[in-house]
Amino acid sequence: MNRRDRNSDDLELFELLEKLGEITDATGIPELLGRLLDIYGLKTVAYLGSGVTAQPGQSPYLAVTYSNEWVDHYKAQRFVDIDPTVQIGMRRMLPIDWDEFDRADEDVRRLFGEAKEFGLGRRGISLPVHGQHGDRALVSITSDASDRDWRYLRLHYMRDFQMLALHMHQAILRLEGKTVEQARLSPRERECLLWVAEGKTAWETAVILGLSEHTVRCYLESARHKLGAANNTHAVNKAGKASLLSQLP
Amino acid sequence: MNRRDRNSDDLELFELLEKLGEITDATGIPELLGRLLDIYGLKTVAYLGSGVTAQPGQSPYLAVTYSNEWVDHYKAQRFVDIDPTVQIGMRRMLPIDWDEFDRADEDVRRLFGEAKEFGLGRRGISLPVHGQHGDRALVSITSDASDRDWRYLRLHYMRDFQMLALHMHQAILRLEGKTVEQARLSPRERECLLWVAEGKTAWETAVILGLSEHTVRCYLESARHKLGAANNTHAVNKAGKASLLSQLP
DNA sequence: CCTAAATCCGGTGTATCTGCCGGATTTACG
DNA sequence: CGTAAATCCGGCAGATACACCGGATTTAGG
Repeated sequence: MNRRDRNSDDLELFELLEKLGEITDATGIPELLGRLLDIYGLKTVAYLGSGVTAQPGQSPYLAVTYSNEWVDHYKAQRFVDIDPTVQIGMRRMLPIDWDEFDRADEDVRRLFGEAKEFGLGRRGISLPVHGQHGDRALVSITSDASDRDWRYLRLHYMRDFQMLALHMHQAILRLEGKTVEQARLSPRERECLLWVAEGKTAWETAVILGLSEHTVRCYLESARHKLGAANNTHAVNKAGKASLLSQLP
Repeated sequence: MNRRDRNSDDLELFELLEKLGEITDATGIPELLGRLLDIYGLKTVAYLGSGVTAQPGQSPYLAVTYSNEWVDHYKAQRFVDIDPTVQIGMRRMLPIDWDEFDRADEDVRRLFGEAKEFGLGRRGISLPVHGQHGDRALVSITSDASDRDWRYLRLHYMRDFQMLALHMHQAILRLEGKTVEQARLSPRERECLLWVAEGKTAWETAVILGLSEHTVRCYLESARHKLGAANNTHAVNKAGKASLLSQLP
């Protein structure tokens, strides 16, 4: 990829973002990913989403430009258990360069070695994305660019990738119909649930808030009803994912 | 701000990011924010963090270039309850332009009117940030640029702001010593906790996983111990914030 | 003015959780 | 070859949650 100046063909990024915002069908995703490869001169790009679908015990969402062979091989070898992009990338906030991984590790070397044979680039970056409701994703790109070009890409286009990752995740969420109908809790309900979430009993919460234990139970009950939760634990989980437990109104 | 090309003075962004990564003292933040204003020709910048400190029932973290008068006035008027940047911005994933807010709303008009008197720019964007542990932040910038310049800024520098917001949040987290010692749950423990979080009882979870109810209770107990949780609800909350409930290992 | 919602309080019976006692095999690691 | 951790199972007593019953005042909005 050649160096470009900011005003000329940023248009391609904007075009991608726009398409991501308008996409209505999952079948359009591969095309978009391919377009992304072209624009930035990448070898592969992969989206791995977790918690983007409605059901709880669900396999992760995958959208990649990898060959099917690599995906199958990856699954068969249970690479996810040792893949540092997943193990480390999913647990941090900022992007990570694959060079930072421990190449001394036998398994890791094998993984990246085989990955190369299956068509992944030598260099790679993974960008974590965090959604509002506990959903998260990892967008990984690879490239076979020269050291010089790679450094340039990393430096000047990281923000593009960051933005693309964010919008990609948003698009997937929209496609998966992950729309959370925000139940509105009253301040007291929220407050009670907040302390219960901290492990307090109804009695302890009552002491903390200066209420009767019974009143606390009532608030918890109505909070459960509003959230459609089976019990306090469920309610805390739902409210937490909907970020209703932040002290901000 | 003048148009710049990508290779010349992106250096200023990189310098900012580097400083953010190295900052060790909260007193250095105002200077960094000031530098940010200079670089992008902005009027104000504000960081509002939620869940960045250890305690649960805590007031939000604030780092702004606003005048103290505006902050005091804002608090006194309880603007946070009607401020759409907070009410809406904190509940979404993608950045939002202040132009998108409902100017027909009496309260909103009053808020932005007074904001202007206190030195905020006419235009504004708020960028939500989501951390790994339920922590979140809102980085808001304002400007008095001309329509043309504002459009240009929004289009071409949104990604810079996005990145800055992310790194700013990361820096604050580091400063606040919000380091979560990741308890490691075994797959079974995680699985049991996952279904309990969905509102299932121990018995139901046992049926789902094909275990005895007692075994499920044992896993939950050890999960509670590992997480230092007082009960299942607390454990679900802690594990959720530490994103240990994603099905990925 | 009326209605809805939020704020409060009490009791009861049953279901569930929690902690703590005991046991077992398999696997991985040094 | 031990050791630790993960995977499983059973029982019991007391604490807690949960659902359902009843009541109240205050406040905001149509």
